Amino acid sequence: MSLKYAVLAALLEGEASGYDLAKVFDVSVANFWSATPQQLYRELDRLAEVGLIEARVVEQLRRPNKRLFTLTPDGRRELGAFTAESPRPTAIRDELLVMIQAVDVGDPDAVRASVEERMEWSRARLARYERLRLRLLDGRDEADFLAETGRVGPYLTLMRGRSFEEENLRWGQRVLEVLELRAAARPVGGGDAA
Amino acid sequence: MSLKYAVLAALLEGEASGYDLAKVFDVSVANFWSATPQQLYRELDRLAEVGLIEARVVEQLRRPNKRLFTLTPDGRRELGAFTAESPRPTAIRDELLVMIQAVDVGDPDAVRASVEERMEWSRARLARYERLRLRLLDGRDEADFLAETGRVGPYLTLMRGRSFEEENLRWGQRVLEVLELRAAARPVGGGDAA
DNA sequence: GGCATCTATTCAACAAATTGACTATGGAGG
DNA sequence: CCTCCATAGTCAATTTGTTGAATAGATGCC
Repeated sequence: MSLKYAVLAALLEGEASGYDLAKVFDVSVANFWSATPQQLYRELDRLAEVGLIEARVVEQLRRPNKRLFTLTPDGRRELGAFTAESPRPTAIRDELLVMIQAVDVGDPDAVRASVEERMEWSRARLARYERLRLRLLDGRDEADFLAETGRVGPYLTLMRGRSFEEENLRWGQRVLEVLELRAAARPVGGGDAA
Repeated sequence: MSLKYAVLAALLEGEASGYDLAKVFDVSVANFWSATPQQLYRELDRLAEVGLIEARVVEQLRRPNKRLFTLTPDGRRELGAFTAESPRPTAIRDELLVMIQAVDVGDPDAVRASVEERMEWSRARLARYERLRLRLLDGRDEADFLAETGRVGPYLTLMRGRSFEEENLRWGQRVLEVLELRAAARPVGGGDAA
């Protein structure tokens, strides 16, 4: 429904191809909106049709041609108008949490491994966020940046993404502790005593 | 795709009607999986067809009849097996974050109001979580509960939900500060100087 | 006395998302 | 030399998710 606005917002960073956006939607934008490449290509076609973005075909010699998209004034206006609407509440879907909800009838060791994997992923994400943050700050300190820059939006959403992953780490650690405690108390090899 | 498992996991709490589940999916389960009532009814029909849950019709005198669903041994087994799979990464969609990403070309005052509304919502959620937590603990302290109880899953997911909302509050506060700072620096009424 | 609201669902239509395969080319590594 | 990976997409089928309305009795509110 509003992949539309997520795409328009991503194009505020400047001209991008579908392929570029797919990468952006995998790193920074993924904090608050996830989308597959196929979704993006389709959405880009639609947005170009209604004139909210414009395509420019770049012929490449040693690569497939690409279409670079830019916001049109109409697109920018519509995105601006969107910010005045009333946002619907956050929708989260996290299979790991479903697994944990069911861990008591499931496989605690497998779940522990999944939690550890997720924590590894969060650490990697945090490292990427930090690199992006330093790139945004570009030498200034945070207070100066926030007061001066024309675009605070990306920084603020980045902060939310960062704290989300930090919470994942803290919580994951706690889950591991609890599950390990219970694994120790459990009779060895007797997980199926329903 | 795995609304299926979210429903099975919710039924671990015991027999429930579609209507009951709709309420549960609006409070505790919403932390990690959201679904509309219609989705739930459809999923319940499907799960009953393949024998993972069983329906029992309860005729009520002064109310419409209801179907109460229970996990079958098959359902419990399939849910247990699911916990051993590899979870896909978290998918978040949050329109408010999209708006903030675009706040620099949008309406900062409207966005501020939306952030405040979201914070109010988070506070309400935290209050409900706390009530649920006390009900789960049922007088015991946390350490005892975690060591003793047969079901830690719901407590662990609740903790994640709680820290998520707490982070929303902290982050929201920061966003308000930054936006107010910039509103003060902005020439009055001159938001459209693109 | 009537209208709104809550319980408890069902149906239909539509929009969006997911999956998987397919087309091409070039560079890197073994 | 051959295979894998990255670039840059497209197409089609299926599954999910969303929206809106309909049904139907009971209780509460003015």
